[in-house]
Amino acid sequence: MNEPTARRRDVTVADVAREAKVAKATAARSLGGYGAVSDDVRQRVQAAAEALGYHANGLARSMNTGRSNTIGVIVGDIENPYFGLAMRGITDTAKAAGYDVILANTGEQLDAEIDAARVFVEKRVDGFIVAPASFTLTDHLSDIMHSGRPLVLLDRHVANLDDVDVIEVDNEKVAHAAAQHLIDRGHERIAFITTLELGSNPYQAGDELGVSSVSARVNGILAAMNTAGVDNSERYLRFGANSGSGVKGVTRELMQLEEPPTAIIASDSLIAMGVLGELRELGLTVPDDVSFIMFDDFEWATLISPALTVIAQPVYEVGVAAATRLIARIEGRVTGEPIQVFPAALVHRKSVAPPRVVGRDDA
Amino acid sequence: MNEPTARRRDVTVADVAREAKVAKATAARSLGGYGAVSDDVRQRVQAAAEALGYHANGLARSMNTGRSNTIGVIVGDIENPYFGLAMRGITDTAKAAGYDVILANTGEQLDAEIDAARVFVEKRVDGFIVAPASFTLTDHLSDIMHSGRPLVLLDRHVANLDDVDVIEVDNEKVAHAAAQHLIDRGHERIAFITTLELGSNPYQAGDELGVSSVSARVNGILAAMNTAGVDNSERYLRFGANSGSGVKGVTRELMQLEEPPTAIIASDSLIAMGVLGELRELGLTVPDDVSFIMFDDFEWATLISPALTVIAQPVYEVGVAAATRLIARIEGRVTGEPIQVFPAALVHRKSVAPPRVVGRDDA
DNA sequence: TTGTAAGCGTTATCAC
DNA sequence: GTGATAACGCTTACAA
Repeated sequence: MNEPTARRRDVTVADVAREAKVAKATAARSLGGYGAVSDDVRQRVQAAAEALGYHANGLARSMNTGRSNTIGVIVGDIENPYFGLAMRGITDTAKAAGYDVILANTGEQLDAEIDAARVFVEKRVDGFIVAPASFTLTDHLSDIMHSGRPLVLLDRHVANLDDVDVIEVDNEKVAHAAAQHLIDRGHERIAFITTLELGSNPYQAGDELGVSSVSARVNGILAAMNTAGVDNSERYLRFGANSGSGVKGVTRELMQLEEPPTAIIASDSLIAMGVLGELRELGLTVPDDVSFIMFDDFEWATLISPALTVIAQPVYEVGVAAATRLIARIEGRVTGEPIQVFPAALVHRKSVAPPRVVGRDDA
Repeated sequence: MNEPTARRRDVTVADVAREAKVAKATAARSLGGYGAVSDDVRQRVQAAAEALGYHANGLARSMNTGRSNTIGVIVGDIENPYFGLAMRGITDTAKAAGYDVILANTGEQLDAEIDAARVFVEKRVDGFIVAPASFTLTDHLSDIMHSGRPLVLLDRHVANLDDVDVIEVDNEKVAHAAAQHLIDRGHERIAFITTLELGSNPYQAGDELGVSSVSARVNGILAAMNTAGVDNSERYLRFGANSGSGVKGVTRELMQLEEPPTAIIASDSLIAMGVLGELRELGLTVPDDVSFIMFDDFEWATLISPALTVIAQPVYEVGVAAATRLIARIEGRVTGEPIQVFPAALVHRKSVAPPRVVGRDDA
């Protein structure tokens, strides 16, 4: 610990230049690694910088270059392992390309998202990755695009925003497959639980807070039900179940209906834990009393008994793709289609069985 | 979408001032909300700013004020739900106090941590929260402190860094309790598995990459074993088991020993999943064939059968405390003790039982 | 209250 | 190659 204790004012290029007895511009060229500098000067400057404990001021640098080498990421809930894993995909990719990451957590609140977008613009991030909280209220997103900063949407797309990059999975298709799987086992009363709100959809009027991934899943489920000739199937859809007690309350309410669902699809792993916990609380077992499918696949899903039938998404890859795409945009390289849809897969395990009482026409 | 499409150069205070027909400084005062401005001018400036689509340049602002309203967070693995939850505590607290958060993920690699520290200093963050990857290699951390920026250590402390703030849990105590619990059930062969390396400890020579939380846990376990008269107990300690197949390999190796452990303690939930998965693979059941305890408590631990006996840490609160403490330092308010130790609790569930063959002296 | 002018620490431009 | 000097967009004296 011999370094000179740098106090008060930071050491600047001017200080280094003086110490190395060269002009400020020369020192700057050497330190910044641009322009041409003689070996002799380079060494003197290097020595002076080290002696003084020089640290470049990134703010000043960014101010002239106009680039901050930073990307802003705005997600709904970093506690959700889905976003944790996607975030690792993003940070891994960003770091490899020389970018830093600023993170904002919105709690899926639109105003927090708007706020974060403004702050990030003020911080002059080079680009944005956003998992938008609303399908329709996207003025702040179009502001971002108008500001000339690249924007990549993660996990969800929005209405009325042309040519925006989107990285998402084929929610409708896989949700349809999941519902079909349940229908094939004889289920007609299938519940779907999410903490988010329903997006633009024929089945709801005020859709201001909706999210596309949710409406896609709902559409997939309802389409399958419809084809199977089941009607009034939307009665088991539950939105806005905030994590924790909210999910448990919704689960209880559902299972106490006169005609409770015979199968439940949970929209993410956090919800799944709440649902499964409450089912156990209610003395109900999976899949004997109720079948169960969850979105996302983490190893604990295979450790539970019964092992959970899940919808596996390439989460890390989605993060990587979002960051890759964003950085390509930032650096002026446009690659591939703006909308990139990853497949998700229904992984059959043991949490789905024919319903208890009716319709035991096993396929 | 009527906003004028701001192109090329950003709108500056000068532009707004010209539009509002006032001096640059006046417009700046009004926009920045400092100094005194007449209502008349305030309105004209406001109107001009909106018309032009002005967005403050935070970089320029930070450059004069010397403050960026940003805190840098450096963690080992954001994918680990522990850090995900702690991160939420940090971001929630930071946002409430008007701070943004920059995140760096090191993969527990020291060089990545050093790099991140340098970059964050260059970005002029107001303070640091770091979960250090090494107990002893901390020059970059003392550099941070010498630069005059507050630093709070999260989850782990380090050697040779005086007066640094630390927020951690009482790992040694709770690890001792966990081991004692196993010993009371008759276990003498207790394994401990972590992805990290062992910190400064009498039981290892080269401790450069060690982490204090790990050595504290090891010390707690070995102390309990020692008191119980068990020797050579360190033979079941496993460090540096990288997540995924690494953990599984270590688990297999342990269970294939001539004298395999009769109990396993996993150092976090990610490791626990790997261990439990491999145990099942090996056809071993918990707790009949081997007892099991994991650090961290997430709801899936209660959904598994048997429900997992765990060591519950106040993770979110640790994040909140770290951010709170850091912000207090940044703002010149020094509150409480530099080292804050939170309690952790052993939560008894069903994954611990007496060992199969020997020592069935149940307490 | 408002205006003028001088910084903040870089990079960029243009001579030499 | 190297050295002056002007930006970058804001805040902060200091006057008026």
